[in-house]
Amino acid sequence: MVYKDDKELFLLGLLHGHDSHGYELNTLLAHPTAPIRIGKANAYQILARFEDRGWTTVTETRDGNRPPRRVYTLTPAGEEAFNRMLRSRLATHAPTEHANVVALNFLELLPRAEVLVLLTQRLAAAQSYVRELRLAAGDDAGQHYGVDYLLRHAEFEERWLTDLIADLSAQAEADSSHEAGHDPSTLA
Amino acid sequence: MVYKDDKELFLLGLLHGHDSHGYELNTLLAHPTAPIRIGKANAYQILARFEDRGWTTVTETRDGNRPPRRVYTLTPAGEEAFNRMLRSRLATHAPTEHANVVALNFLELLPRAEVLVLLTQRLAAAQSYVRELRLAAGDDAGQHYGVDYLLRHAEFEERWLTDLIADLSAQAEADSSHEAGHDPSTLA
DNA sequence: CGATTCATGTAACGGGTTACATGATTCG
DNA sequence: CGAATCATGTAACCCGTTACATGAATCG
Repeated sequence: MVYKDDKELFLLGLLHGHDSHGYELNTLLAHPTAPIRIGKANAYQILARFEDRGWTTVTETRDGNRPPRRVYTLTPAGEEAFNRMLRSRLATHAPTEHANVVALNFLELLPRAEVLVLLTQRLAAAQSYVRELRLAAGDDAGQHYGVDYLLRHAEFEERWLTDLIADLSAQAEADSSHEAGHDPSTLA
Repeated sequence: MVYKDDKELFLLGLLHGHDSHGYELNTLLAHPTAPIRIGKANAYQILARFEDRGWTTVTETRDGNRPPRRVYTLTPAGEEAFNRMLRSRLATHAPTEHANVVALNFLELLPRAEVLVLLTQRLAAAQSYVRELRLAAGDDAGQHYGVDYLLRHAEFEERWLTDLIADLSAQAEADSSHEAGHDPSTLA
């Protein structure tokens, strides 16, 4: 579960030092290196909450005659809230949930050969994810420790999967020695 | 986000090959090696859904005169659904959300010394989590690949944090060479 | 004898997503 | 000129959690 507080912390952090409006924030949230996902509608709701709490002030600006932007600026109260949350979340380790892992607990229940096909597909997806992250992280060029974590984690996942596939393949080959095909003459 | 489907897959998997009732399933879900968390009330709701869809049949049993148990058994339709979901989730790589990482992107905004204190607290929590997992994984003794992943991941997180702290400490020491205390005579 | 365990649920609430609504502008 | 981009929102719905309700049995 990603908690409400983490979403607020993330948005406050994006606003810290760079005043911004909902639309721009949503493009940042859509960036591949975002550690958590926050939906568009949700972001607007959270920003409205900030306003209600007095954590931000709003300045309307127009660029030409494009739709007006509502630019959010952190108030001292907002900065305080940000610092408080940041300290608390820096000191805390919340065990992650691993939706990806659920299926791995049950892979013994499917034929080995099929599992290998499926995991190979998964590995391809994991690898292209790593590639995407590397590209996107190049933009930031290692300024943020969080981005480094994301990349390392993605690489870890890729390595683990590769090892798993190798392990299962080895077992499959060992098995194939005493399973010499579907020759009908050997039935009884 | 952990999707509804992952929760269903997990519960179906627990029911596969071992008929069980809500209360027992909830104890399994509370085990530290559970890859995702499913609340008690939610588990009962999902099990009710399974019944509605014809994925399970229910047998009421009483042990002495304890409260009667509603024991769920997968129907062929239930097994089919399980296999379908299992195949799909084995082949898919869904990028994980990292709520833990959000704060790490902003750690430059706090004084270095304080950050080191906070991260040291976090590291302690991460380490005790690893210990807890190792103990709990001993029960299963490496039968499930998912449990292996969980442990490796926890260790990875611990290592990464240790490295981060070392890195920041090194920087702090380098900084302290040209910041020789709060001597008031050096103000102007 | 009071607290915890066994055992199943429901109702209310909160939070987030999907889909919809609006409207000017710029790009192909 | 049609599609995508810029820009902000709302309403309905879905999902999940919290808290509550019930009641026998066992443990300390």
